[in-house]
Amino acid sequence: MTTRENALTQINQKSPGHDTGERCGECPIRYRAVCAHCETDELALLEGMKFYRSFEPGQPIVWGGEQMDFVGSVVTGVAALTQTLEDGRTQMVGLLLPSDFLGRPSRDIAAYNATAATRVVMCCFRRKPFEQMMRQTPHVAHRLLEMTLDELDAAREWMLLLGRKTAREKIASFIAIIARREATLLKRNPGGRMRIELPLTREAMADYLGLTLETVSRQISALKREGVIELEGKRTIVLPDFGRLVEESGDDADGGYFS
Amino acid sequence: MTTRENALTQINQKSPGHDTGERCGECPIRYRAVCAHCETDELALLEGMKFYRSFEPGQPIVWGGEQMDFVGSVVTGVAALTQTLEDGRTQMVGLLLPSDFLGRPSRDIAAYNATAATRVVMCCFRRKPFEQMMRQTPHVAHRLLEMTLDELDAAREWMLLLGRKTAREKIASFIAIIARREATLLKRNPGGRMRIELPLTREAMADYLGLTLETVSRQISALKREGVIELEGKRTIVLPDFGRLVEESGDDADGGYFS
DNA sequence: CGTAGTCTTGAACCGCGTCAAGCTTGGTGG
DNA sequence: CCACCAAGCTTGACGCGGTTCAAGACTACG
Repeated sequence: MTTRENALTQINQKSPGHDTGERCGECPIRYRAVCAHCETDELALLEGMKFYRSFEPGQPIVWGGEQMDFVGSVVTGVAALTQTLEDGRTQMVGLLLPSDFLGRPSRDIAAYNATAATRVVMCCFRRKPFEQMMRQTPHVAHRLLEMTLDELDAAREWMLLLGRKTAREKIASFIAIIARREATLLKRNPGGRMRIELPLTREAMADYLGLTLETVSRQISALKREGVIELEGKRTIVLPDFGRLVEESGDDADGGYFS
Repeated sequence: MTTRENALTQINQKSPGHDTGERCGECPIRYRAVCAHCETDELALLEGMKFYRSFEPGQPIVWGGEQMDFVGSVVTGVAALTQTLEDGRTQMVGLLLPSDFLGRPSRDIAAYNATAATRVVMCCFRRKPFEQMMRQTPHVAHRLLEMTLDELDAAREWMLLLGRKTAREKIASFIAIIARREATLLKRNPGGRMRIELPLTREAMADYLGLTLETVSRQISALKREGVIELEGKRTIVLPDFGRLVEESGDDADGGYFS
């Protein structure tokens, strides 16, 4: 069981679906979320407007076009933002990991669908008080600006992937992104052999990458056949050589994935 | 000659490449740029740190990875942000129109290449004083947050296009986007017959859409052959029926292009 | 009149989507 | 314990949309 899942189970046991007064001080995303730079008095303010909600895999968090009376952070798990065309073609446009922010202040209508990809716990803030706080404490607004700019950078990297990479490069890039993120979370170096867990089904990966799930499956098989990756079950991947994977991704060696 | 080009020529005549103390009050993007909500005293502050620069079509504005000692707004013209893979494949990741902002506060290394697509005039602010002003006047930071969120929305719409639309839909979408923007600038209704000017070469359109320039050319020819669009020369398009174009774009009727 | 930049058009190829079948795994009930 | 089923995944055969390569047209500019 991963550390992520551990944290999640704890929280779920303590707060079965509604506000139970979690202390922000013990929050696993305390120093990465919107509240990163908040002092104790501001945390107190936040605790007054916050509540936890959890979602099962596949369950909708908000539906595009609907009223959204809260904003909030992903505490544990992974959520996906998706857009769809009339005829049902869908494209993922955001992948929310722990500490990422959902919702746009000063707009109460959700612009996209948000769905839980794994089990998700969110720390939600009631919209009105949160907006007011943003007006009064500049550094919360400033932190949100920073996070939004990071998201924009990620979106642009993603656009390069969608517009110009081959199916094989897309798959390699995706695995590399997930690997880097797990590495920064777990403070491991991406040097040696690493084991990572894919948080998405093949279909969700296809929606992320602008492919079909058949192509995703075939390319994963190909990378496995050629020894770039190894599989343990369907969802966990072992990387014997991270550098080799990056070569297959089409990026230059230290391609711009911070965060 | 379009209104855009008119404004541009005026400014170029007045300020041949460096600060000549343009008054912000007369600025064509006064109420749409970062400075939108600034009062007269704040404008005075901005005038002290600003200078104009102009760029010829094709000329680089900043190069990804380089030091960038200014940030600023596009006053007239169109600039493109692009990313490239090692082997030369390039993807446009941002299209900057008048009032759009270039550069990221609190990061002095440019993340992308920015190139002038047409002749461009930029209102630049020296980085240091601008960052300091942002810290002191919250509503500038707030305006920047709003603009960044709008950019993120646009990027996500774009991701749907790149990942899931056919070549034909991509072309139709692009023309529709340009048409909507010209309509809001010129305050015309997108109902009747409208004439629009493409600000990009076929190659730049291809980089925008994740296609080759041949495919762009072919699809434009196809749309013309079928009467969806008419051509006057290579770069100006007449739309006999805007609704028809939108049908071809794959979006639902009032697809989310605000801005 | 010639040349360079931009655009168009054609023909052949191929990567990925489509359609279809079968496999693997975990859960449920007899 | 095994039979059954559904969800997720894999694999194959085939066709199409878009790329690639190549030739030529249009326009601006010397």
